[in-house]
Amino acid sequence: MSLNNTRGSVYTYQSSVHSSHVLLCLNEQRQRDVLCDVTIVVEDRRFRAHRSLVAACSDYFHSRVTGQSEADLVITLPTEVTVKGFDPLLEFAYTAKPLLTNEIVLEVCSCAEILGFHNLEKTCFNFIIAKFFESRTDPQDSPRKLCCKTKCWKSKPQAIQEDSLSLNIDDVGVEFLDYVSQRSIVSLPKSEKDPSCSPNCSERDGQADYSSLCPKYRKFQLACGKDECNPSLQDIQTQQFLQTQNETCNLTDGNTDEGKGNPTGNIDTESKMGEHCESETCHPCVPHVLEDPSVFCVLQPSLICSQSHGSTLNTSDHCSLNALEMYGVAGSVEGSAPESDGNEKTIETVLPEPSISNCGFEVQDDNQTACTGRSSVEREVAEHLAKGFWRELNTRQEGSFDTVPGSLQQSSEKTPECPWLSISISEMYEPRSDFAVGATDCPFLSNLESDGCCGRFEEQRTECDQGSQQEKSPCISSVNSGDESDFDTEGDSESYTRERAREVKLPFSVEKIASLTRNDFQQMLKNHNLTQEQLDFIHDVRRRSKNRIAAQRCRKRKLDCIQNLECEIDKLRNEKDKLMHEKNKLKMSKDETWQNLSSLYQKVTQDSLHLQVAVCQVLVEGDYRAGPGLKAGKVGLPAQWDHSAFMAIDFKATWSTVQCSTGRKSVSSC
DNA sequence: AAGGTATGTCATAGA
DNA sequence: TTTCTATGACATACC
Repeated sequence: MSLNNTRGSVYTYQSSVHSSHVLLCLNEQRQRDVLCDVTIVVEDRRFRAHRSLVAACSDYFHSRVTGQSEADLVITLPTEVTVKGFDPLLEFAYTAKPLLTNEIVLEVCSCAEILGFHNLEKTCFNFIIAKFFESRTDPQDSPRKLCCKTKCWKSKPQAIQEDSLSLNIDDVGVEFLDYVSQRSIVSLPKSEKDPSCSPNCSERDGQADYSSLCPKYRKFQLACGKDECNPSLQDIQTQQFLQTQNETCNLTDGNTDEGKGNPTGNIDTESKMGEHCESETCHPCVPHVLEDPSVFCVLQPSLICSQSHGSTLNTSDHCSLNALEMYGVAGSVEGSAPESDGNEKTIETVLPEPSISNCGFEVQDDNQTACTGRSSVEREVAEHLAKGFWRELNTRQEGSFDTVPGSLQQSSEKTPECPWLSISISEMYEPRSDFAVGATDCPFLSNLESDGCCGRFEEQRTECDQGSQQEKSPCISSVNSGDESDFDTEGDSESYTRERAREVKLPFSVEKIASLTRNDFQQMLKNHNLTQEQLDFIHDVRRRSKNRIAAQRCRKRKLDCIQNLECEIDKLRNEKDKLMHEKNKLKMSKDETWQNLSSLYQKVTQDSLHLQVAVCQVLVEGDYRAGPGLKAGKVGLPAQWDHSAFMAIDFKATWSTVQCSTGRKSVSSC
């Protein structure tokens, strides 16, 4: 789209829709008055247009056009509609490229309202009005869909990117594109029709086009591929997450004070996300005040951190992990960032790194990559174990672990379970050079000092024990249970595994077996002199653990697939309804055409009969010398009959017929 | 008690 | 060959 201001600055957003040949062709046709079937009269000017297009763009035209069968419909617009306001609207309808200046924007806005030019978004006008009439721009004044914006940051021209104003213009552009894609009667390629919020902008960059599928199905399709560091998958996952957040977000602007969060300290991640949202600008990961990606990248973790600081680990935190998993985001329970005081007591749930990349900022932390470069499966194992960790904590607290000197000693010395819970947020986003220092204990932490972590974790546990949310806390529930019989199947299995681990005198923790990478795992086996029984047990544990996670993934995929298929079915049903409707319309049209043809045929045959009768009269009267010189008019034929038509008649045949049927009598009696 | 659901495990195929 | 992953099938616990 283009925006002109009085100073002559022109900001251009060349939309993909605009590039559509179809629209261009239509516009050309309009200018050449080809196939135009409606005349729109505004004040003293007449505009030619295609009625189906204007009907698709405007409620007013839709109501005026519907049911009108005149070949050339003339619509006179209300006097409130001016040429000044209507002209750009019509232009926009054909080009998706309105030309607005501050002199006409109000008029265009008013005309759009009168004519029901839906989706000429309020946001657009709000922005434009604000832009033209205010000295400064407050981003909060123009509610935006940041998730859309971030996508377009990626794809828009560089020139636009560099213009701070263009960010806002872009938003407007997105709205326009949405409008066009929704309203255009022409069928555009998917990639062109969905320029904004599609969770898979990256797909338009040459990847498989799943855009016709439901989001979940896209996710499934992509999930079927390798998801390791697959940006598109991450995008999709995150987009789904954001979408869901978007749906659940109904908080009003101005309540983003993280400190207010929750007086009980029971911070729910979803609520926290909501706190980042505005009523119309719902984006959980991008604070709306931030325009600068780099600022965002630094601030985002801290924003989330700040909400979690001081909160105890509780069910909400725990659940938020599940919520993240539900969204298909490989979220993880993270230990607190090692801040300067080193006394962090919180376990925080943070958005995973994909949310960053999804926001349009290519933030690539090598160390992070190194850390998260583990397979998604491994991460999932870690998460899974993190969840199960509370149970283990309970077990240990109840003393069951105290009977395993080796294990206990190791956990106090090396804290094998703790570190991988403790990837700090700052580490996720800030390069660290000490990666792999002391990393052998944790494939996912690798860069925290175990002691500090463990110390913090003990504190967390203490807080957990003392917390007011005991009934909700996973660890407290375990504490309260205090009974091995309270274990579910998994617990039973785990306790059995631990029992076995004790029996075989396993020199390291069970969790380690499952969470280590293949290489690390094999290295560890090499480092220990293990008996066959131990080896069998270890491999069994590892196999079962991996398979457990795999089964969970598999089931999740299945569910997704079912949902996607249901979604597909709905879509196909809608399509079928539409096609049936179309078919009925075409059938009616065909019937109408057939009727017209019939009446025409009847008319023609009637005239032909008249002609034959006239000819026969001539012939019967003995003037059978019809030749080229005979004029239709001389025998009383209808005036519209010309010579060629008359000469086309087979006079001989006609004459014979007449002779036969009349016995050479006058045909006037026929 | 029966049926549905969730989860873990095993067997197997394929990468 | 070994390991990993996905998935069908089965068992078990729970509601």
